[in-house]
Amino acid sequence: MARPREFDRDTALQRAIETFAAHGFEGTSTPMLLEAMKIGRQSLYDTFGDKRSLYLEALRRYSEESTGATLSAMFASDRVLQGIEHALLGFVDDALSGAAPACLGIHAITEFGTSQPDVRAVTDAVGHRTLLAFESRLRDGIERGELAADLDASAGAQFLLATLSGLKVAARGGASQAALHGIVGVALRALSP
Amino acid sequence: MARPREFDRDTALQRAIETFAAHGFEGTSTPMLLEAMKIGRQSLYDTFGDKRSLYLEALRRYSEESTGATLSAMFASDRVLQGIEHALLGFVDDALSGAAPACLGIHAITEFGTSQPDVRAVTDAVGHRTLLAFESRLRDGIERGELAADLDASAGAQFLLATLSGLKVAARGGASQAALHGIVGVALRALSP
DNA sequence: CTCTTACTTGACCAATCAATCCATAACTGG
DNA sequence: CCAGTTATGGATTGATTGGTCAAGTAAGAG
Repeated sequence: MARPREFDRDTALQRAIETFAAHGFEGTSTPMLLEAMKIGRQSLYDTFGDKRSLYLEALRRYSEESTGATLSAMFASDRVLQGIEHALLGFVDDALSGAAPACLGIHAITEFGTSQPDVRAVTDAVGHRTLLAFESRLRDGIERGELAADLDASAGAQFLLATLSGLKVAARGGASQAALHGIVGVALRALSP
Repeated sequence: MARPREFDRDTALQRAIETFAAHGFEGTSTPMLLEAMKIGRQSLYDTFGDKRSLYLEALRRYSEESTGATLSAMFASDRVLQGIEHALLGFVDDALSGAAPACLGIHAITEFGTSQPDVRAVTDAVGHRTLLAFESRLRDGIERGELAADLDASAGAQFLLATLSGLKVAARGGASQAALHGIVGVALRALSP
């Protein structure tokens, strides 16, 4: 081996995630990335390839962490409805505390839609995974009588994913904590028995 | 007077709206605009100012038309719940038919958040207007017994706006018509008595 | 202690960006 | 028909874009 790199790859990637989430792929220039990541130009290209590769890696990592956090929040609670509430509110609190002010996944969808296969592969995968987890949890809740018996679990899962997206857009647009909590409260009515 | 312009200002603006909605502000270059709008470079700058002015005018006009269509769809039906259903599905059908494949308003929020006052002024205004209309309609429905008596109209309005945003994101991400209709169906459960 | 590896720094590249200038064309009021 | 005015099209601007090249240097391996 030889000279080790002077920066931490993971923290640099984390900073890239924040920058891309805030300004999108097209709105982020390489100088912006260099300043945010606090690394030199050549280090970026050596370590992450080109700008697009870095974006895809950032999107993949963000998606993994974000869905992981959401789903583990949902499964952490014994009561199904409360778990879903925590899953939805988890992002809200992060957004308002400034920890994760914007969602890179939502930004990727609105920026590229379905036009770029490699981006879509990531957004589709995270959507699919989230839907399966939501649906499974909804089925449990229906069986246990904690949720409405006539609820369609598949449609319900899709509804929850859309609600999460709507929450993220609202938060990005400057909605207050009260407004976001109110949204969650009404959304849960759709599932309740 | 003198030489009249050879293009129609409104149709050129409409094409700019589609281009900005598809690629965002940063992702749209002036050559892309010229080709989509089918006008010359100088015509663009003479007629619309610079790129940013054109974007703001496009955003304003899109917002006006889009909220107008949504709200008139809602008020067109006598039954409150059905009106809300039509309002939510109106965009869905437009999106799937390719008439309005993407929402410029959502794109503006995800791209800029609250960082640019002139953009935010537009997104805030359309949000406010939509919320007021939703809330008023929800109150009517509650009074008439068509909606749940214990529903918070203000929170319900915010919920509907978030649901609409979620639908638009889902449609942009490639969701099927069945999935989008399913989302609307579940969402309406939250309002029903 | 030296050799080798590879990270860092800064200069540099062609291409593209948004925007402007200018000459020409086209229309209208007189 | 002419004069005044405005639109159009092409050339061009300086700045910025993403990406590369090359020289210098730090650090582990033998």
